[in-house]
Amino acid sequence: MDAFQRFKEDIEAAVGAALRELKVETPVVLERPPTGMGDLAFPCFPLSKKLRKAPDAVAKDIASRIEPHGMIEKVETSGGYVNFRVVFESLAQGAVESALRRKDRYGTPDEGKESRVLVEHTSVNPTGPIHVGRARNPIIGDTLARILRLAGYDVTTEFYVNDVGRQVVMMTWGVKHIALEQEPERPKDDYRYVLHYQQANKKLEDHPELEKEVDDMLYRLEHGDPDTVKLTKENCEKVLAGVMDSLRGLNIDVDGFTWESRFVADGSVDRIIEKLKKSEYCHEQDGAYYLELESFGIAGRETKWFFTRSDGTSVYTTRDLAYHMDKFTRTDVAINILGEDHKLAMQELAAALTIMGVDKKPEIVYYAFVSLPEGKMSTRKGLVVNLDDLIDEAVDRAYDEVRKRRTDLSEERMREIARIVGIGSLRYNIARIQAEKQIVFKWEDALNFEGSSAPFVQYAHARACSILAKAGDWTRAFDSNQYQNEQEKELVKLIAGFPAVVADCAEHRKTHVLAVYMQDLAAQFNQFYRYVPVLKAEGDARNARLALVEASMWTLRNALNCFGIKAPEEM
RNA sequence: GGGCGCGUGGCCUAGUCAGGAUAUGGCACUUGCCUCCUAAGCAAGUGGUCAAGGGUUCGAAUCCCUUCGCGCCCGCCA
Repeated sequence: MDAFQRFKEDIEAAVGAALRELKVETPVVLERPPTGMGDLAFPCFPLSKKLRKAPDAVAKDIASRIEPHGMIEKVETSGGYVNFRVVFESLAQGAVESALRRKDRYGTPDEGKESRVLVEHTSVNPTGPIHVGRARNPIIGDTLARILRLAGYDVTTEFYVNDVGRQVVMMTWGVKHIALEQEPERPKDDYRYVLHYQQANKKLEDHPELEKEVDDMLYRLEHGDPDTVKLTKENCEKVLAGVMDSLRGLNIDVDGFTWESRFVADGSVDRIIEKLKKSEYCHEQDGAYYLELESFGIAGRETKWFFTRSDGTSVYTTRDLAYHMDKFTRTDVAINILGEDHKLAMQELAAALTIMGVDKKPEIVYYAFVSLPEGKMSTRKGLVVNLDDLIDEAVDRAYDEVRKRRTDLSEERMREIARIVGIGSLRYNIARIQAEKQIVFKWEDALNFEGSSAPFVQYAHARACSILAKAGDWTRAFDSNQYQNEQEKELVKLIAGFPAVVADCAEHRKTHVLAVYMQDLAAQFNQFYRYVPVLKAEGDARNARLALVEASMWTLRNALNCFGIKAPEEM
């Protein structure tokens, strides 16, 4: 168990015992007091009423029953709070040693979690390149998966490929029947095929009589015509390869792909349809079947959820239902990263799972859309920023910054650092914001390299590496009594808090909380760097400070790694 | 019409789940700091009716109600 957790549990036990003596029952909720008032606090206001005593008197009463022991150095009261001070030397010894020993696993609990977690993210339609609006999904998904891994879960990531439905047929029809008159923006299949897709849409608008050809193709696809299935899948694969290529540019990959068509082909969709038809919620209208979901909390003009069309074929969410039932045979926890436009569909899916007798439900992380200052991103209106363009721009801007600062590096090294900094900057600027908040994409925010940004953290890491590189030989055994000034102590406390932050983010499926922590840690390291000499210190103090620098380095690096951001040793 | 989410200094943002001590950081702006481990840094300053109103409470950015603004959704599309 990490040192800070021991401190917390010591307090919880002591306060719990005191409360039993006072014959009151209340959960022991601790909070962080303002600086200078201890390390954890127990507010007594809720107890004030129960005991009919002033909060401060309650606090004094509780404090009088607790003797410093274990990780508790001091118990004080102030204005209705019982404030606890940690035994700093124990905390420091425990946390810094742990970071030096666990290295890139610092932040992981000693005992791993048993549960398997499947994070489904991205899952964009394979009909064209990925744009910035949609890129929020892989960034949140990949970051969350990395946090969960560090928190000790057995994590798999997956991309669900929508290779069924009208859009992919439209694209395939376009590839087959339309010759491109313009060059794609980039020599990549996702850019090439999206032109076929767009032109197919246009052609059908102008020539509605061709609609039947597309309908026929859709029919053949849904009824498993081998040639159509093969052709469609090949096209999707090509576009998908282009999309994944873009994502790898952001240091994002997935462990596997699941193709939607699989659930049509293997009969699982049909079995689900047959079972749903027998449900008491099922009704039929013009040959199409739906569930009446009003009793499942679905509100609005329409509470019917159609799970078949009148020709008997399935709709998207029906196939998604099959996918989720398949998921739950492979995982304990399913987490989906989805745009907020999927909320209703997921409510319907959850209701359908209940009706199917499945007691598990996917957990959904919803994110709001990224828009441009000019308005909503729209491929039709040409109002999009493609992810590839954003990456290129970020790396170019970062390259200019590197050049400005470093004249001693090789061209190759500068390019390498620019890539690390530029991409880190992008990822951080998405992951640092609560998923449910809308983002208006602005170049100056996305390419901000100072203040609250990835380069700020990367810079702190590079500084730590620089010190360690110049340190020569030093012994990893250190004495935590050497940490005497405030900058060192604050830094130690932040490092000690890292495992708890990782656990909290993992538990609540949040990425932005870790972003805030990482920023604080880097800021504190920079203060330490400014005020506390390391290499010029002597003897035990030098040794202890080097240990602290290395612990900082691992913590910064592990936090950056959670965001898929590389930690350069120089920049 | 109904459902869901968001609203915190000029701009971005933490805190909201679990009410509690002086509302967190950043950008921008003003001003200092490189004979000292990388100034992508550090320090100081200006700037707030926590959308508005009401309620609950000893205490509300946080909980409840109403209103306003923005986003998303309410298809036999995906």
